[in-house]
Amino acid sequence: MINFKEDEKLNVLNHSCAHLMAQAVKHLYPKALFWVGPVVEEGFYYDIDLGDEVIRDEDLPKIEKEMKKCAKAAKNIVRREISKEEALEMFADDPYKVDLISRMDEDETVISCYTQGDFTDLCRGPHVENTKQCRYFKLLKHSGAYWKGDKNNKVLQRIYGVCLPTQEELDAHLADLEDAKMRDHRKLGKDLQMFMFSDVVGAGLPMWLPNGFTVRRILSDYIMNKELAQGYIHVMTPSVVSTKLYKISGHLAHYKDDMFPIMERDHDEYCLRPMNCPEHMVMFRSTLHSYRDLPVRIAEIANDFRFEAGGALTGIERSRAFTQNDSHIFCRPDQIADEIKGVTKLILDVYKDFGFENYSFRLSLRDPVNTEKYFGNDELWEKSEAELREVLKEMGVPYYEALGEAAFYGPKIDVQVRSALGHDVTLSTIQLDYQLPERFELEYVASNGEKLRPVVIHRAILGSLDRFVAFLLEETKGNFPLWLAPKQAVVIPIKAEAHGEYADKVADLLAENGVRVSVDGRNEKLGYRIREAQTSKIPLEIVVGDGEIADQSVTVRRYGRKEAVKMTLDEFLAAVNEEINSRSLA
RNA sequence: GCCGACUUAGCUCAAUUGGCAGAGCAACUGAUUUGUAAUCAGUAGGUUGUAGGUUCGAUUCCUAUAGUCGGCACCA
Repeated sequence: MINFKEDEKLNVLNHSCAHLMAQAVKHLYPKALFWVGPVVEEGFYYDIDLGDEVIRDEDLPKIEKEMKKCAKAAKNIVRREISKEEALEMFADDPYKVDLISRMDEDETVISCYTQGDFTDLCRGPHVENTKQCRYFKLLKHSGAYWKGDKNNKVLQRIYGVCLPTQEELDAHLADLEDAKMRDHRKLGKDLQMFMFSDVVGAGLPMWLPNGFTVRRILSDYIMNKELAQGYIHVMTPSVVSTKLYKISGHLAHYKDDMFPIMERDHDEYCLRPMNCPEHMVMFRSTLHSYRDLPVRIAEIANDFRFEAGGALTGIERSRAFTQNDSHIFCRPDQIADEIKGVTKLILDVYKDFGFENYSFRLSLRDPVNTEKYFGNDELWEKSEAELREVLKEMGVPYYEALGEAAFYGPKIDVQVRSALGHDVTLSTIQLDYQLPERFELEYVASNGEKLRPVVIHRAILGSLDRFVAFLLEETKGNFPLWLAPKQAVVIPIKAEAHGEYADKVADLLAENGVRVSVDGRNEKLGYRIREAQTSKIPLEIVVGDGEIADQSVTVRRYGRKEAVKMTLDEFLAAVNEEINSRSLA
């Protein structure tokens, strides 16, 4: 997928196209006032104040038509440099421009603006020379967007578009966007019968169908085994808890509005847990811990519930009921670095197993200008931010830093991936927390008998199983590697009567080896049954007929391949077992 | 939650300006017994998301509501 922001030429072209759009909008809506029109990875957008008017779907073609006219007019795009005073005077009746100009640095004395025909806009540039260069564009979508990203501000009209140098490139890009929609986990999940939603069950509450549940089961077995090998212990805690717990943890004050409503009974308050950290704190506190026993790594495949805003729900990528692959590591301060390293290694190890390559580590830090919304003291924050940064540096893991992305109780290392639809989502996370140990008064006994406070590291490797399956669906296009496929093999007898018995034998043999297999002995032509197996993305299609019975063999066709391979039953079983046990990605 | 759009058979989609709701696939029945992506014929399938309203008449127009989609905001 093209990154319009990174590509220098496309960046200039799209920025110019944003101006072209603004010019067209000004022609159609003379009262329009313009905020900012930047280039983003997907193309360009412009935020516009249209007074009481709003953009509707049918308005985009009209604006496009006017843009074509403006482009055809072939006006030169002329740069002019003016002083701050001149700029303020020039845009005196435009409160948005005045806001922009007055916040510019005093020493930035040179302010530039660009003029094309009857339209002038404040802009740093650069731009293409002539409007006719912006001929091949498409307006993609529109929406409301809060001014300055603040929900208390007015909603501006935002229009998104893309511009490319030629019609061919534009067509190709639009086709790519269509292809991406085919990889949407919601479409694949429905087609492959992985999960479903129902409005009588509730928005954002997924129901896992047999195929989807099989994948989840295998994933949770997989990750728990990985964790066991790393010294984790697994527990289970209830999904409904007293609100006392979240009063102690401080979560209630922070996240009440994002939780399901509180339940009251017998003068007590309960809630559906939005996370399970506090329960693990209570569990740790229930026994006395020696410094020798640390770290204690408590892990849980835990169902959590968060009342996500309606507009945020996105299939199983963001739902209201989800399952975390969660753990809390209780350790001594001198163990922090090693523990974070261990988790980071586990993340890299797991990503390698799944063949993920497009991910990036993000060091999520506090917003330095808005520190009052975070718990704790500055010293502790700086210390823990430095600790996380140090580990990443020491391990040589490439990462970038993001201000304002920290949790309210501490900084994080997040692993970000991009979904088929371009959403930047967190898969794995590591969070350093000095707050919860304090709030729950956790202790361990030091070598001199003194009681000291441990540190907690929150971590999730697969993140939530739900989001992980969503990402897997999009990465694999629903074509799961053999070890993960909901149904791994289908045996197709050419004639049910003549070959059904042998087909059953092959299927039984596979099933005894733990392979998820069924027999398709329906009275349909072979081509029909092969087609259905292919569209269901079943990795192994095994055809048996007279020839196979004669030499006790199978003819196997892989999903997505044209050719079929004949081999003995023994060879086939050995190959299948090897492929599954090695979790091969082939 | 905010701005906009959408919701028709199990699925994917049709239905002139308001005038008898259709098709393909799937399902079911029968024939066909098949060597690698759709054998043929027939049958059944709907209070057009829900609740109101306008109208002689509403899938179509209006209001409310739910869900979904695209963004925005949010994301422990």
